[in-house]
Amino acid sequence: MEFVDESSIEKHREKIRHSTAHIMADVVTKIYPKTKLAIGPPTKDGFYYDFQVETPITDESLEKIETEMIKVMKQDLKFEYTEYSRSEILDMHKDEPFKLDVIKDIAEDVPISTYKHGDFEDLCGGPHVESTGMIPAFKLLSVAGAYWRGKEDQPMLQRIYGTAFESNEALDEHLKKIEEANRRDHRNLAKQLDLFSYQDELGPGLIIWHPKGSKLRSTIEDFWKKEHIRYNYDLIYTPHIGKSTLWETSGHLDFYKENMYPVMDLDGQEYYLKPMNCPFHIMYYRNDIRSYRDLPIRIGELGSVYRNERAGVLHGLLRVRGMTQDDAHIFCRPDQIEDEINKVLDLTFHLMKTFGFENFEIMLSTKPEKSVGEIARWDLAIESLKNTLISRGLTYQIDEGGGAFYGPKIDINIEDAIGRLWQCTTVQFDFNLPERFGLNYIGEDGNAHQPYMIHRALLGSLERFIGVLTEHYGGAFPLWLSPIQVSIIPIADRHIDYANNLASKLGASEFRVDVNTKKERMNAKIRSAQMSKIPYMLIIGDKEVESNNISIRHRSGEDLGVMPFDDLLNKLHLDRDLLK
RNA sequence: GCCCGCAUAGCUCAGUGGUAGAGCGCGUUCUUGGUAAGAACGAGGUCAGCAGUUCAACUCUGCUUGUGGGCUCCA
Repeated sequence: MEFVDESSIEKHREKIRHSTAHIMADVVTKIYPKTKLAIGPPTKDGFYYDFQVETPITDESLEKIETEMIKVMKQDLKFEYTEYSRSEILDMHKDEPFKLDVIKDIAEDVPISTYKHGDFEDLCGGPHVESTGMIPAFKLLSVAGAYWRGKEDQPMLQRIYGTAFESNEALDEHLKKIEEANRRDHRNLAKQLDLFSYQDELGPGLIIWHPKGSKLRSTIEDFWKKEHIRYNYDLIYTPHIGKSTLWETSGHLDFYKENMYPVMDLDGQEYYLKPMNCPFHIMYYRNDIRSYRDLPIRIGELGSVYRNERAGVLHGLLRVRGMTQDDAHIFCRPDQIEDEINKVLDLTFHLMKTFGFENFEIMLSTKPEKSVGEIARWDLAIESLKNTLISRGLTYQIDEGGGAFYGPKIDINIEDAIGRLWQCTTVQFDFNLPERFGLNYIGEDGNAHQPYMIHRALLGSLERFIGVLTEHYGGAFPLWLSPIQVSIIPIADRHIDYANNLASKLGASEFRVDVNTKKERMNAKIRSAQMSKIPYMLIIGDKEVESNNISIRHRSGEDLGVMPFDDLLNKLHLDRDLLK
C-alpha cells in the first residue's frame, strides 16, 4: 500500500488503531467477563481503551491479551457497520453504564452506529479497516489508571495503551523512538552525569544540585542575567517568605492556598512560603511614586518558589515542589504594550536559539468565562498579542477561553531534538494584581492611572528547563554549557605536571578543566571522559611534552590531531564563544 | 489526590520461607601505558520503614514512605 501524502497515512493509521482497539476490547471482555466498556479512541501515537474491570489488569496480562488478539486477527473477521434506532441502542447497552453516558451526548437526530467483528459489537462511528486481518503491526504498551471522562469525581478506570502501524518497519521505528526517548531521560542522565539528586530523607520534589549540575545551572543563570541586563531589565532579589496580609491582598490565599505550604507562625504573625514572585515585585513597584516617564519598568528575578504540587504529579526536574522561575514583571502604559511584547519575544527567541532550540509552537489563550478586568483591557491586550505575533510572521493557535481569569497569555512550546514539545515560556497579562494592590502611575494629565502588568517566564523554571535541555542534548551539552569542558589525560604520572600546567593556563581563560590523575591507563581515562560526555579530551604523553604540543580528541570520537597551546585555545574559544 | 506496578551494596540489577550475590564504581598493590575498560586482592548491605502471620520473614500479609507508568493539575 502506498500513501501519497501525510494526511492519508494518518487517516489509515487511525483506522488501523481504532480497529486494533476494538479487537483489544473484544479480547478483554472475554478474559474478564464482567468488564464494562468505556471508550477506545485512536491517539497521535497509538490508541487506548478504558475499561472497568473487577480484577486489576497488570503488565503481565498484556502479553496474554496480545496473544488472544493475534488469534482474532488470524480469523480475519469482517468489521460490519450497522445503524440502529436510539431505543435499540439504549436497549443493547443497558448493562454498559459508560456507553449509556456516551449515547446521552449524541444528538437526537443523528443515526447511531456500531461496528461488529465476530460476536463483539461496539458503539462506534468508525471508520475501520475491512477485517481483523488487516492489522499489519501492533503492540500493547502499558496499563494505567484514568478517570472516566478525565474528571476526578468520576470512577477510576483501567486504561490499556497500545499502538498499531501499517507495517512492521513503521512499528519498529516508533518503538525505537520510545527507546531513544528513554535513553535521553534526564533522570537517568542526571545519575550518569552526576548533575543532581532527590532523596527520601529530604522530601519529594526537592532537588539537590550536585557540583556538575550546579555548574550547568550557574552558566545558564549567568547568561540569563547578562542578557536581561542587556535587554534593560532591572534585576532584584526578594525574600522567600512574606506575611499573610500580603497573600490576602494578592488573592493567593483565596485562589491558590491548596498549592501553598502551610502557614508559619512567628511572634503572633502569620507567614507563608512564596508560591509566586509577583507580590514581591509589586512591593518594589509600589515603594515609590511612578511617573509615566518611568515606564516601562521591567523587574526580573531568578525567584525560588515553593508549591505544594500533588504527590502523583512530581516528575524528575520537570515537575517539582521547589523551583526557581526566571521571572519578570513588566509594568507599562497602554501605548507601550505592543513594543513590550515584541521585546519579550525577541529575548525569548534569542535565549532559546542560543540554547539550541529552533522550532516553536505558539498558543494564544483568550478570555475565559469567569474573569476579572474591564473588557476594553482584555481586548487591547489580546489585540496587542495578536498584532505582535502577526507582524513577526509567526503562526499560532488560539485557545479560546484558555486564558487565566486575570488575563490573556501566550505560551511557547519548544521542540526538542527528537520532536517532542515542551511548555516553558509563558507571557501573561495580569489585570488582577494591579487592581488588588492599587498600582498606579501619574500620567501626563497629572492623574493616577493603572499600569498594565505583564508576567513572563521565558525558560519557565530552571529545573524544568534544565530537564528539557538535558533530554534535548541527550546529556552531551554544547561546550559552553558542559559542566566539565575539557578532560586532560596524562598518559603516565610523569606527564601530570605538564597536564596541571596546561589546566591552569586553560583555567585562566575560564575553561572548566579536569585533570585525570587516576592510576588508570589512557584508554580507561578516555572512556571515562567519554561516558561523562566531556566535549574535549587532551592527551598528554612523552611526544606532547617533548614537542610542547597537545593532542586533542573530541567526544564524537574524532581525533583532532596535535597542535600548540595557542591553536588549542583559539579552537576552544571558537567553539565556546562564537558557535554558542 | 486517584488507579496499577516497583523498592536488595554508591550505580545497574540477579536471588531464596532457614540469617545475601554479580558487574560497574570505591580502596590497596603490581603495571607507566598512545585515542572507548590492564591485573590481583579488599572494603562495602538492619534486603526502604513499621506492624502482623510463622519455630523461622529479605521472601507471605497490612500500613507508611519513596519511586515508575498514567489520570487530573501545571513552570
